[in-house]
Amino acid sequence: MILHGLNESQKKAVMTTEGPVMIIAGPGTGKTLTITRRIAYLIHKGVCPENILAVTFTNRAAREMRERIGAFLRNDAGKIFIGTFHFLGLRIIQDIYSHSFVIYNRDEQASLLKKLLKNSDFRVRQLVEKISRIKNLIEEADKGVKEIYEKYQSELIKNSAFDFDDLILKPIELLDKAEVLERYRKRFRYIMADEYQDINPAQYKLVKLLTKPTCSPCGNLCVIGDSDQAIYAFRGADIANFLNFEKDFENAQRITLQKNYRSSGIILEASSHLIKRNLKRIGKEIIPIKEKGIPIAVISVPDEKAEGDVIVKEIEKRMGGTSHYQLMQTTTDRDSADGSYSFSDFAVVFRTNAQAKVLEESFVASGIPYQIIGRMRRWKRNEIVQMLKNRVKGFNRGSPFDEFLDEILKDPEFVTNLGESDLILLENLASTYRDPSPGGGLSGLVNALSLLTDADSFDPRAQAVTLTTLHMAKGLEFRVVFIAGVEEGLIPYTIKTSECDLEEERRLFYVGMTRAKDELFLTYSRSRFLYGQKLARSPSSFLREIPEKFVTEIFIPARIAKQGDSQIGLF
DNA sequence: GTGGAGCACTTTTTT
DNA sequence: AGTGCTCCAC
Repeated sequence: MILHGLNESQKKAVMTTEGPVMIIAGPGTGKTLTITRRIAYLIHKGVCPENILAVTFTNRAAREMRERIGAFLRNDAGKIFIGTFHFLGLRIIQDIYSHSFVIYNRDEQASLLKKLLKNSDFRVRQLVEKISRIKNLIEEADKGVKEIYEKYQSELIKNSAFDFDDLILKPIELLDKAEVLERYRKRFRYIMADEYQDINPAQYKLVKLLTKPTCSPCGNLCVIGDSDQAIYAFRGADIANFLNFEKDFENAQRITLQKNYRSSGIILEASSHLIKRNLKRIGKEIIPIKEKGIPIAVISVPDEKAEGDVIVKEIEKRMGGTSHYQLMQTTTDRDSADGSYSFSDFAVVFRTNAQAKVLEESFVASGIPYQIIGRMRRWKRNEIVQMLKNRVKGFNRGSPFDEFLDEILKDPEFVTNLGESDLILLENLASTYRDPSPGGGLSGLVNALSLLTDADSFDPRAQAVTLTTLHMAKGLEFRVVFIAGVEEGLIPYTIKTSECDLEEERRLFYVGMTRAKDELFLTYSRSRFLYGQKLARSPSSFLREIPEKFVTEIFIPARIAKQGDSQIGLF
């Protein structure tokens, strides 16, 4: 049952439970399935669910894992610790730190710094990032920022506040006490760390602390990752932790998941070919399970408006060309297995948020439903979180979560302020931060609320095309993917020419390509409005790294006549 | 404390 | 171009 439907390497990954294990899981290799089954296997073998810790980076990943394990285990699922690094940190602090505290989000950090800075030259946002980096890398503050850093720290302490990064650092500090550490090591006997390639030094230190290296049944650390999908170096993530895992943990076993179930043979081969140029990676052979499929379409368009229109046209083509989407949306729940499409089968991904706006215009004009993941909704989210926090305050702390949810969902003021997708940001919240401990109610919810992010606004069930940055696309998959703005300067991003990490940009592009199951479109514009000027653009150098045999090139000429509004024929 | 002129800047951002 | 900031005048 537990091993049912798994391939050989997946089985091996599931059954290798003792000691340090490194699972190399490229895109579409059934990573979540494997982790889920591994947990089920552990429990089947007699490991107590309380002794299992699975850490992820995103709420989304944690939720997905929890749902899939829940379907498999039912009763025991709630006792397994599945959560983000920050949630783990939060729980450790709540467990051992006897004072009450609050968590500052980015905005609160910024306003604190602003207050402290007064007339200084520092740019607040940059400083927030700088401080975060110092903490993530566990570095000393350099001379330039030392003074303000210390001021900031003492102000946090004065307000009994932690910032996000403290949620990792504080537990490290608290675990310095031998008996406390021992307690946690005894509790978390089996640790799994997902997306290990994106771990930063602080998180690494925490994981390493919790893993007792040399004694069984401790020291059972299983890391899962893919060096080719490391895309958060700019936030302090260090791919070296992944590359050095086997040096770091003696006798580590390596298991590579090779079979790719997601992408067509062409998409897979083309993307593998591209990523092979990177030097900092663990090489792996990926075996396509799907058929070759159709070539990647590389489309040259005259300007960014045409780019959006071409994408919309291609989606319309596959949706049957009708423009009465609203009707269809409510009456059909299309099943993608039969060859017909639903809007949720399409994604448009891009390097910078700024690109979203003009693409969005094409979608608005067409009437195609779409959802944008990311920053654009941030202010709205903050508003919702603030409202929630206020409601929690007025509530009895011991009340069960569900009761609280019911109550606020009946509150007309609250509901009218929420869109449908927000109501879903809320359900997710409930499942993520429900306190499973006996008698555990709303305590800690206010703090946990701070851990919500924009990425959580993504609704996989929505009948809508997804628009997202390459970063936020990680972990998702779509039948048809359009990567927009595949131009030199955008991907790889080199507007600030001084520091461009070409390998990281290539990984980002690789992540984008490998989101696609059946069809991949790469579009670039010959001109683009950037920073107030219309600039001539050239195709990304990454396009030359894809062998020609996998590609169909399409050239869209500039519109000659101005009549016929947005009509653009492809052939 | 606010409104407007002038200026700088323009990436990605799991929590 | 558009945003978001400071600074100065009121």
